[in-house]
Amino acid sequence: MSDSTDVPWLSDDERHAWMALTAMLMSLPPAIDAQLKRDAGINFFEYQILSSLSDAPGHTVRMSQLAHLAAGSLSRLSHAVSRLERQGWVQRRNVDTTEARCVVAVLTDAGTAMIEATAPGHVREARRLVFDALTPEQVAQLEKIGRQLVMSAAPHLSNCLK
Amino acid sequence: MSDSTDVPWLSDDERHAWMALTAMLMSLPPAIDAQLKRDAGINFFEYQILSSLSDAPGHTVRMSQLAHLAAGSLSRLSHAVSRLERQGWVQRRNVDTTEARCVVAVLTDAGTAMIEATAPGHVREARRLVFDALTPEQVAQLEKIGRQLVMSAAPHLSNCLK
DNA sequence: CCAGCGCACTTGAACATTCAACAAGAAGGT
DNA sequence: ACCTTCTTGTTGAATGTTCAAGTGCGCTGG
Repeated sequence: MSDSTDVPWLSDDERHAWMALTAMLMSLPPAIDAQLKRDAGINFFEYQILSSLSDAPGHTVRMSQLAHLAAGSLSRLSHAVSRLERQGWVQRRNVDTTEARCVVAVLTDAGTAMIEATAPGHVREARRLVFDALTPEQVAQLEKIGRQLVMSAAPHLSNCLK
Repeated sequence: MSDSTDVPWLSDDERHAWMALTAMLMSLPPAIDAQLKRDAGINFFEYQILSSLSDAPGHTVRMSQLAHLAAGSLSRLSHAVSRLERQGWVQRRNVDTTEARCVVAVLTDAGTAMIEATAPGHVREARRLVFDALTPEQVAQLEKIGRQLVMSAAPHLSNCLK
């Protein structure tokens, strides 16, 4: 009845850490989005789609794989790719092999130009928001902590971190 | 031309840390939301509103202050409070003092019951997702890192961490 | 006193995300 | 061959968030 899963209250240290964590979860994504929205008219999720495509051989990735890489649901991805397609940055194609139900997304030349123009500003913002604010030691700690939390919150994503 | 703000690329260590961080930013909020949605029909933002109200003297907080505590825009808060009002958990009131333009939100009895019923499950999930996955030392590191990142991404919020 | 400005908050429309339903190809058993 | 079931992906409606006005109070300078 009073085993460990039934004694839920947090210690002071834990409460303070929880507050810092949640504040970070609420403030960092909007900050990242703001720069991308302002400078490139896309959000972070769309950036990750374009970026994953641009890293892939042939600038081509299957939808289901792309959903993993961008860490979103297939439905969310499908809507987002539709938006990117409307801008001319991505194209959907049916693979001509045996697997007829598979769809791949391909980065267009315009999309390549777009992501290459956008990346430096995004990286600069990442540096400003995160790396300028932390010591190298903290960066290492953050990576470890991040991996472990992803493992507990979304195990299926942790392979993408490699 | 090549001063430090113009050399934007990340080192390998930084890139790995960035990937772990973003994966965490994308996976933790949905995991927290999922539990609250399933067990209480609210999202994390609404939980924080109710929880902040329940911690406040008189179960009463001004809208603008509440927006800070819940780490959202005033507009987002206003919409969210409208939803909570529709459920009977919160009431808006004009303060009867001199400041006629100020609005406060008050937690109702139903709202109090609701948040008290919901808190244990939420805390249990916080423990499962975060504290069970980290050492006490990492929890301390996370708090420090979180504070510093909030400071750089949303300075106006860092006072709420105290 | 009143004109102008800023603050606190609300509102509605545009936009993004989730959710549940659907379509259609593959795979496996009978 | 046929039925079932799983996987892959799309779609539209419901929900939530952002963005750009808009309202109304209070303050300050002329």
